[in-house]
Amino acid sequence: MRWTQTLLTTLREAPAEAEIASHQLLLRAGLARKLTSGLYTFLPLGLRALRKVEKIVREEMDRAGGLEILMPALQPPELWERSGRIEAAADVLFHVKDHQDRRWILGPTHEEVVTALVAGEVQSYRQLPRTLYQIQTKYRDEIRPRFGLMRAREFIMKDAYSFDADEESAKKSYEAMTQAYRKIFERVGLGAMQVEADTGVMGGASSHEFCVVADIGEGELVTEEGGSYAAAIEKAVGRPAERKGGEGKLEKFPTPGIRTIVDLEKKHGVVAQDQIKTLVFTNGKETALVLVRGDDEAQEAKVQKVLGAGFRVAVDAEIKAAMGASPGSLGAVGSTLDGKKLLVVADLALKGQKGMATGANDNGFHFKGVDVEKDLKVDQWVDVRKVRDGDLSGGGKRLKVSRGIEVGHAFLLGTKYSEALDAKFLDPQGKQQVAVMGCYGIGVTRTLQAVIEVHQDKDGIRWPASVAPYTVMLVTLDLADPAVKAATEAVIASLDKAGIDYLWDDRDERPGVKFKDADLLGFPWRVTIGAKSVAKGGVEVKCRRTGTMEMVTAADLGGWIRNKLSA
RNA sequence: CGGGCCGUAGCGCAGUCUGGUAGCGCGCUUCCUUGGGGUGGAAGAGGUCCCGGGUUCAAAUCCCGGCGGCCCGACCA
Repeated sequence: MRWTQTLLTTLREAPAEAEIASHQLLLRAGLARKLTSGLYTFLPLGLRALRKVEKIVREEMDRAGGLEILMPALQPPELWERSGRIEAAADVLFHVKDHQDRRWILGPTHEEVVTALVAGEVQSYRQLPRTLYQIQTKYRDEIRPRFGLMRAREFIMKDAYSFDADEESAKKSYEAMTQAYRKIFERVGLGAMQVEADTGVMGGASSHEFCVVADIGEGELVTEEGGSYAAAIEKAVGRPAERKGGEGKLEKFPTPGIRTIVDLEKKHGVVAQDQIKTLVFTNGKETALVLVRGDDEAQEAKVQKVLGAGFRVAVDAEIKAAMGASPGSLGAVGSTLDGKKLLVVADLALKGQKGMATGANDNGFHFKGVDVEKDLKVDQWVDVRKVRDGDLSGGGKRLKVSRGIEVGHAFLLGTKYSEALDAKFLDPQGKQQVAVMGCYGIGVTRTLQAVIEVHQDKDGIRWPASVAPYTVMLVTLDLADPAVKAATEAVIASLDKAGIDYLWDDRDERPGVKFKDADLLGFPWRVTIGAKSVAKGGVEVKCRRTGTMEMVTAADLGGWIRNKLSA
């Protein structure tokens, strides 16, 4: 392809809206353009890269036994009512109305549709297992679209769904898919980590996220130094550093004006880890207290798992009404909770602790010398704390908290959807059974941007060859020179013969402009043809990744690059 | 939804405080120049100053109300 015949405009400066490197490069390198927040048009160059990612995804899905299908993006709400998710997923659903005022849903994911499909198609255990997948545009009414393609209202997802006759078999399908995922991310040049994850609104038995470690990542993940444990922060379990607290007698003491953990530490010398943080959660009807150590944070996903999905942090007015005191003076000392209908959940790190301090449910007063097990009214002991950097793992190793981009997610779903949508079959005994499901997503467009985020430097993108829009940037200088023209023709013939794709920068621009743009676009190899190189009897090949340069004869170029690609 | 910043040419921005001619750089068009890391010059094209209302002789600028964008948090591929 000739530059002068495609639609490609590079930007010297990044649009102000783009904050992170990959988003800026996406726009600067002419890969995509924004229509409006969270909606992007792929330009020819960006689409080529996207197609290459899709091709790799397809190849690995097929290799793992996946069957490609294509489902409608438009879905009837009745299906979502049957699965119960019309409520649970309400905030991400886009609704549209047709000419008769009937409502439709723009699919954010396809568990309902695919399960309904399988319910109709699969009648016998002989037809199982099956894994169906598609690569398709999804719609989610994101609270906050962000970072270009990272979190968009409309994005391309590869979603796969496995259907098995039993748990055992479902685990095998799950393993096959996660293995394919590892292969896919490796092939596109991403060192994605597989981490244990929370199942969230999807439901189900177990789940793994695939994360690319990056500072701009929106999620947090926990890894064990020198060990194999890896989990998403919502799910991760760790042990905080041992507390050196002493004992003491339960005693109420005045703490006028103290509202925070930090205040109590500063003004009364009670260090944060000797305090009990009392958080109030509500679902509008019921209220619950969540207790964590003063230096810990509650992990909301864990809290919701214990209390139920509808629970959220209560606002001040709700707290006052339920507790009779304001935030900063709350506590769960049994005697102060009389007559209050509250479920009290305490974090495991508090178990057995003595000599702690907590609010007295009386503004301006706290208790000290609290023996957690004796003095507090605790209904449930569970892990609800958020892991912190430096915590210890079960095996006693140090835990590290990093940021990550979630590029893929796998769920072992069980029978939640197959039961709701009647995906049943007859087993060898002629008995009716419910299919066991798994679902697996890869954010294809997000993956593309993650590749850019990971593979870039100050000059631009450094595409891995597997997904680069073109393998070669052919830069012709001295366009009018007949020898250069002949060499260019020879190079093109050689590349064509070797089946290597290239973009020919045939613009009448100065060398500096072309070199800068070649670096910005970042294809794996830049081939420069000018009077100088021709005089030396060849063309100059520069590797974008390493910066090394070599002279290669025009006729040999295709074979030379083919060689490098397979090396 | 809460908190912060911002809407002026395709992009990056100044001008707004202190009301009066709409500007700069990049990009774009034409010509000359230059020719291995964003050459230099000349002449041009391009604007509902986010929208609506108000104040005023006069509004990009002041006031009121909307809308939109970006960032931080809860949610997710």
